[in-house]
Amino acid sequence: MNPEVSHESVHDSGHPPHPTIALLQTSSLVNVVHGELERMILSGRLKPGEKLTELTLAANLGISRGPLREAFRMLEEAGLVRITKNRGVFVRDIAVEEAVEIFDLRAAMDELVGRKLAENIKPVQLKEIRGMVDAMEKAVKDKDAYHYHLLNLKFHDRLVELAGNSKLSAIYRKLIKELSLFRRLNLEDGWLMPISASEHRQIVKAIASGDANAAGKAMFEHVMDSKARTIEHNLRRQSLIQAAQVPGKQATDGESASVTTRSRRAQG
Amino acid sequence: MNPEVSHESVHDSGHPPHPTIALLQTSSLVNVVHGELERMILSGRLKPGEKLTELTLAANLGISRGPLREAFRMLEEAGLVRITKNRGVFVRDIAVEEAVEIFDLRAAMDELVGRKLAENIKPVQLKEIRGMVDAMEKAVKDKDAYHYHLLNLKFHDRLVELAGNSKLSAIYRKLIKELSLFRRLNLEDGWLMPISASEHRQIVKAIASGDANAAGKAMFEHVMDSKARTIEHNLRRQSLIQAAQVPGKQATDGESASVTTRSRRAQG
DNA sequence: TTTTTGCTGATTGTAGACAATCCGCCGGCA
DNA sequence: TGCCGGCGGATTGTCTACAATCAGCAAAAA
Repeated sequence: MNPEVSHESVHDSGHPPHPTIALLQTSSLVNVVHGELERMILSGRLKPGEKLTELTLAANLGISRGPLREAFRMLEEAGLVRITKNRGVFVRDIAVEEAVEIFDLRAAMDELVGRKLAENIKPVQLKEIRGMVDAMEKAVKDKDAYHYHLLNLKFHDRLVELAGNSKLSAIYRKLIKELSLFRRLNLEDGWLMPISASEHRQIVKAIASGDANAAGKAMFEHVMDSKARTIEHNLRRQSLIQAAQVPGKQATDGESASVTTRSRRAQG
Repeated sequence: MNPEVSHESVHDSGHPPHPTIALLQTSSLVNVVHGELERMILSGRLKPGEKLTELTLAANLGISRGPLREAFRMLEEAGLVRITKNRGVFVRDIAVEEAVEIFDLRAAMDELVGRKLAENIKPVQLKEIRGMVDAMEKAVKDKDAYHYHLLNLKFHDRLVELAGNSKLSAIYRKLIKELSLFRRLNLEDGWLMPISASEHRQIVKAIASGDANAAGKAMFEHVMDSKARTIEHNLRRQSLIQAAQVPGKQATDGESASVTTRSRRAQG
């Protein structure tokens, strides 16, 4: 009769069960589907603006519409899809203005991160992020832009995590996910070759020095620079597209069936 | 055939229809229920830790479990409830540590807000927020702590809004909502009499002066002070509770039926 | 008395069915 | 030719039914 304390501490006595069992205990179809859809969206397999038809998706995933709809609601709240009543679910498309807003926010958050790290970081952690910067510089030498991109994501994510504010981490990750919907960003046609590599070195240096102001400023400006580069890159690409509008491209998109078949393969 | 542009600009030609009709067009049961539950949670009618039984709630709201579950998923993603598989949905309870994290985040965001406002605010807007500060000082004179509390919420919300970053506004509001679950905060047993009133005047002054650094700092420290006051207040209340643990209180809580009957009235 | 084991009612997870709405097409008409 | 109104297929919104799981109790065993 006291619902506030009657849970917890019932099942978690001693060893956690088999990992598979634990998975079944914690995740329902909704969770699995939510994760799967998120992956498909972030990987670009589901493109911004694309419609997600319930019946089709449910059939491909081998589930009924109920759990799928619940997953949709979660994705909507996370800003990854847009739901319009009686019309359906669409992968969200981020406009330039919104991308700018997100960058500004990120800058402020990262400034906070820089400050906190300068004050609190431990030697082991410092060594860890130095290693990441090394790896990034190696990727630059190898001209492996995609690998650099991944390392860059991980670097910033780790920095935020090390700041020790889990709420901050959660929101930061959400912003990154949304930002990846800024459609021209994660298309396969080549990543920005990193002009920003040296800035990372400088960030780490500022953090290591313990100067909160310097570290905060380094982080802030790094993100703002990144914003400028991204927006500019985007504008250039967009004008290219508008100029060269080839009508009879490949026949892979436009029909939702393509998504259909691909997602089927992804499941099996 | 081109799902990316085939929507929008179809129905929104000219006058928006009757407000009631517009409501029916945009909001489904899920939206309504989501809003209603959010209101119930934020108002404290549903208390942190309380269990939300699907069948009961659905019956009270006069709907089936499907839309209710979808609303639950949205609330979960928003951080207002916690869903445990096979066990149910509970109003989330915010621990002190998490509240601290949220305050820290808020401080950083508000600093950004202060900066932006100092740089961009218009005379009309300045006048508006001055009016809000006046109203708050009046509430202080009247010793109307609750009214002051509402004004304070509105003041900060408006400041964030005026900063002109909608993403920032959205996240800020989400944080405020979550923070209100910090349970000892919004109990009826009396609000903190505002020690912070003068700080608002100072914030506005800094913004008006156009000094971004000063405005940012004023905002930041105001939030941090608020955090200190809130945490301290919480600790004091908690120790009081622990000391005086009266067992045979009123009989209004513990049984979800109370929630039940009230929500029925709320709907009709 | 204490612990364990099997049952029972209650609640959640998932699926399928029906109703409501929308989009596109076609024929009528100016 | 171009616009308007109604029909049909497709899709979403909601509800109901069934299966799976859990919490609590009671009886049996130690």
